[in-house]
Amino acid sequence: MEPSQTKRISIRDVAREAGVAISTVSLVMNGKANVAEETRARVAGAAEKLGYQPSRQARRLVQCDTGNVGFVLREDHFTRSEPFYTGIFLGVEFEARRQNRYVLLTTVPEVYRPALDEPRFLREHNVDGVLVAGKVDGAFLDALAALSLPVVLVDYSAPGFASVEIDNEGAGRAMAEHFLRQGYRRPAFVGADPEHPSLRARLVGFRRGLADGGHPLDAARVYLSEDAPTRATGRTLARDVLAPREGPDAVFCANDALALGLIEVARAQGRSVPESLAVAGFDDVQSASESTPPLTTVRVFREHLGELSLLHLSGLITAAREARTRPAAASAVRVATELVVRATA
Amino acid sequence: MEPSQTKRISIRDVAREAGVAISTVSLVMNGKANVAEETRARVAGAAEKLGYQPSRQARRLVQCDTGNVGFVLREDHFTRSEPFYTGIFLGVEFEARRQNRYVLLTTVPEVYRPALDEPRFLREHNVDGVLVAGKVDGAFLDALAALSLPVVLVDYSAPGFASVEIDNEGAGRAMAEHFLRQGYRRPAFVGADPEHPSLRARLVGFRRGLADGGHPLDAARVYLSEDAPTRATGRTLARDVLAPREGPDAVFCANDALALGLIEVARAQGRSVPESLAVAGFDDVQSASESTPPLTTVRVFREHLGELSLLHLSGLITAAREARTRPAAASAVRVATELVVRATA
DNA sequence: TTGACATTCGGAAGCGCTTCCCCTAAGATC
DNA sequence: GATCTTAGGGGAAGCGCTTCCGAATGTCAA
Repeated sequence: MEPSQTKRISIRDVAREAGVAISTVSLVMNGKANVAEETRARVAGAAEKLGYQPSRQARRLVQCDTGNVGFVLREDHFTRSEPFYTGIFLGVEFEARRQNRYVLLTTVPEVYRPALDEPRFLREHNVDGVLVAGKVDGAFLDALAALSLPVVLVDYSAPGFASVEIDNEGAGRAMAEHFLRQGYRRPAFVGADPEHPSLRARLVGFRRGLADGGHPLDAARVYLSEDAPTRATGRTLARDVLAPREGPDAVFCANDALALGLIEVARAQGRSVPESLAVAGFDDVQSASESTPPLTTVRVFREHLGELSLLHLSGLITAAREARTRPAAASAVRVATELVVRATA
Repeated sequence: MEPSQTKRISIRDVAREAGVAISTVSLVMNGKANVAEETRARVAGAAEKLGYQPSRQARRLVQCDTGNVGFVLREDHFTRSEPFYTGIFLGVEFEARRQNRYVLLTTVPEVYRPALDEPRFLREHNVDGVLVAGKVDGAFLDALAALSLPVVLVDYSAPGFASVEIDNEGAGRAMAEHFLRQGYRRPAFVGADPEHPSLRARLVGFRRGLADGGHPLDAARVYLSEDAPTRATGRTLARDVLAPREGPDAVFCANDALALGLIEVARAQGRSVPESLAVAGFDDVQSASESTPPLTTVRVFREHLGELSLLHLSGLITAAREARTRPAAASAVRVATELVVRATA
């Protein structure tokens, strides 16, 4: 059996091969100063030749950090039909590769039971920071806050937490302007889960945009459900939207699922889209472009959102290490969106 | 600043608190023998009191393993609309909690470039074993095979690899029996990606079931596409299926996406489902139950599949450690499915 | 009472790495 | 030519843990 198979090769082997001390190998591997070019080359050559890979475990042990970040999202968000958070995760993962970090993905239930549901990596102190994607139970955020660990909320926000969010308000405003340009004069808003700050911000921006355009949003044309913003909820709300004789001529839905549900019912009732009723969504999920007719919506750069989040978190982690204290200001990064005009509005 | 905040508490602190040596604390924490009950209780009490959590890093360093498993899937499988692999991942994650392992999720591109796309955890030797979900590039499997690392393929199979699969053939057979019971006499099969062993096995089982039932599958009624089994492919194949005057009266599609695409076109052409054409899918994705009419399909217990996979992988890991050699036999575990009869067949 | 043998626990090595400290030798300065 | 400076590199401590080995204590038969 070859020795190369038998045992993982360590820094000592490289040192022996290059004829230097292990400390020198360490300096070279980490690109530190105070190594002569000639020595550096020799060590690098030896490492290359032996196929040396520094042990992450050992390195982290002595550095007293983990090199991991946690990525938490609600279980029902993870397994739901549209891969919204999956896209965000992928962006995080890509950025993590650049930073040579590992991402520990885990889910928390919709209602969080403090001790029971605590992610393992928190209990075991196995992350340098945590990314939380989407809305989660407030109890979980409380638990997180008690940990004095860098945390960044992605596509969500809460007092005292740093966050990276979509520019929901700007997008709402852009949609308002689009509606007015298209000549719609009885615009409406369909929303759900009024607790969700993102969805609320879309309404706020939409309302402001309409007002600025000289056609304020009629309060009677704001349809809100207490339920989650799903296709089913869209179907339910459709009844209210379609009922009045002088109903809206264009509806901005807080997300694509709502829009798709609404369109389904509208068409079943013989309303043509967009001629009789224009509908727009938000998120640009896959089925938005595949539906017939394809949905006008707002594109969110999910992977970019993920990348930015990790970048932001890394900043906090470094800051925390340097300052030995948690950064006070809960900064909020806002990511631009893009209006995607297809056939429904 | 309290000392509890300043520094993570280590095995030494517990030893001091309990008035024993650190080796004793270690024995207690790992539930090893040769510790007097009285001492054990004292140590456990001290650990509890101080909130001691053994450092995973340090433990793994000395044990020369990682406690991690890799979970690899193709990027396009991860971000696609239906959370099939997401469900599997969740099952893996649940089982991992039980085993106190971490799961490192990463994606590989559809076409794998050996050095460039190698997952970091492989390059860095940071996993004890690898789970591969779904079909991946053969080049990636080759790279994996060269690593002499325990590997389990989930919902896929390849020569020389252990695998955990759906009982595709059994499910195909069950669907055949269902079709015959329903009185369909001109059954057809719609498939895609003929390279995929799972999809092929569904056809094999379906064909055998029909033959055993006395109504062999007409070769002209097997519609296969070279493309991926997506909704779009289903729409494309629909033309061939619907074209002949004496066409099939019931179609078993290799997955739900194909079935949904087929139904879409069939209904657009005025065919009623299932009266004029019965259609069944496979997977039981979310939109299968939400479609109108709801789709008859085969339910796959995704989370269970994930749990079993990790269980199987753990077995291989232990075996490899004990035997100092890779287990020769590439075992295959088969997981049962459930026929879900809804409205379309 | 004593030797043999468990049982229980402490000491210490060592996992692979980073980093601090110190030594050496060569160049710079007077 | 003597002293100072500095770059380069070696040695060793130590991160938190497991595990081997041996010491101490207790138990029991002879």
